[in-house]
Amino acid sequence: MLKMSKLTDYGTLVLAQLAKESKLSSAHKVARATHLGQPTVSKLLKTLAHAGLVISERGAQGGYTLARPAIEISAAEIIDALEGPVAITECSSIKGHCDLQSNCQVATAWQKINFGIRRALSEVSLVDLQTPVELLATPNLKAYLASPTNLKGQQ
Amino acid sequence: MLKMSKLTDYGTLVLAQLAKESKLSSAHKVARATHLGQPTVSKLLKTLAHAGLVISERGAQGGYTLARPAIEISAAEIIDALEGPVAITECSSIKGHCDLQSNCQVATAWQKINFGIRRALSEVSLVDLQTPVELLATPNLKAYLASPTNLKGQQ
DNA sequence: TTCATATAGTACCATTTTAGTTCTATTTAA
DNA sequence: TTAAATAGAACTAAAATGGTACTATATGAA
Ligand code: SF4
Ligand code: SF4
Repeated sequence: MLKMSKLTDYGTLVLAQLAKESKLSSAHKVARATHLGQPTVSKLLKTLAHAGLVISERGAQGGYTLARPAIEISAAEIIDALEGPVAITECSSIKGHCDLQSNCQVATAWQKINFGIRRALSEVSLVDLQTPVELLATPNLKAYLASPTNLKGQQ
Repeated sequence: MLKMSKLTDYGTLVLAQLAKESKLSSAHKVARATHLGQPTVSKLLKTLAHAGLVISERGAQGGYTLARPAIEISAAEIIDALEGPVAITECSSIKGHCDLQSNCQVATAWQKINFGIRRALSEVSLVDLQTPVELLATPNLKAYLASPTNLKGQQ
């Protein structure tokens, strides 16, 4: 599986929709365009606003807009905002703790693989997400495995 | 998060342990070496046997051994066996279905990203995963700070 | 002023997923 | 015959997830 949560996925949809608008767009409007539920879109936009990826304007005629140009928002940042830092294993996150680590043969390798994936995702922008052309060269995870550096908590 | 399940993670530990043994190893023995619970290890080995990654021998003096050399077992296969094919979004999996897909701007991009990750994981072998514990050094903060992929504001 | 529109923040809940255990049946070496 | 071991299924508690609901607050316009 290695799946991201549905809400994170939907968050990218919401952001991609905002990227298509030049001015403020309400949650209701975004919901209609994306075919998502309005309460769900609201919840996502609140979280994204809190993370600083979108800017909100309250009151009548209020709404949301991207805080930065779409080219400057990465997939990794979106995931960070909506479900926390990429961490394929517990010990790949700086907050994570695993009792087995002192005895674990595979921890370092997974941490490096995690870094490779994280880095690849940081090089994908919101523009790339909504423009499905050639993108994302295959991450060379072997190169990361060869590195002597322990990259736990690289976020 | 983008995390794999704990059981999949543990599965790599179990396989790494088997790779260190030349002959049959019982679930109990693997559990002792990995510090995992014996019933959990048994469950994992049953699944791995079903997937064809390990071979089992029943009866007294029975146990498990890798079905192939460790170099020929990939991380992607291990994930496939224990939690199904890598699928970061619902629509990235052949079996998956998402009602939004006909209207979704980001589906194609995520599918390609999924393919890139999957492919990268298929190039990592069980041998690559087996990193000596001694390499678990203090986090190298200098390397982190010097990294061109320095990511802002994460915990 | 008053009101409709809109976000902010929190709490809640049903469902699903996950991690782990338990139990019975079967196989095999000694 | 028996102890050691896997096979397979069912079960359960806990956690995560997806979605909803509710109150409070802000703002533009009639
Ligand atoms: S230490 Fe080993 S078992 Fe624990 S989270 Fe890391 S990789 Fe998984
Ligand atoms: S179609 Fe869009 S919303 Fe549905 S799973 Fe794929 S990326 Fe996610």
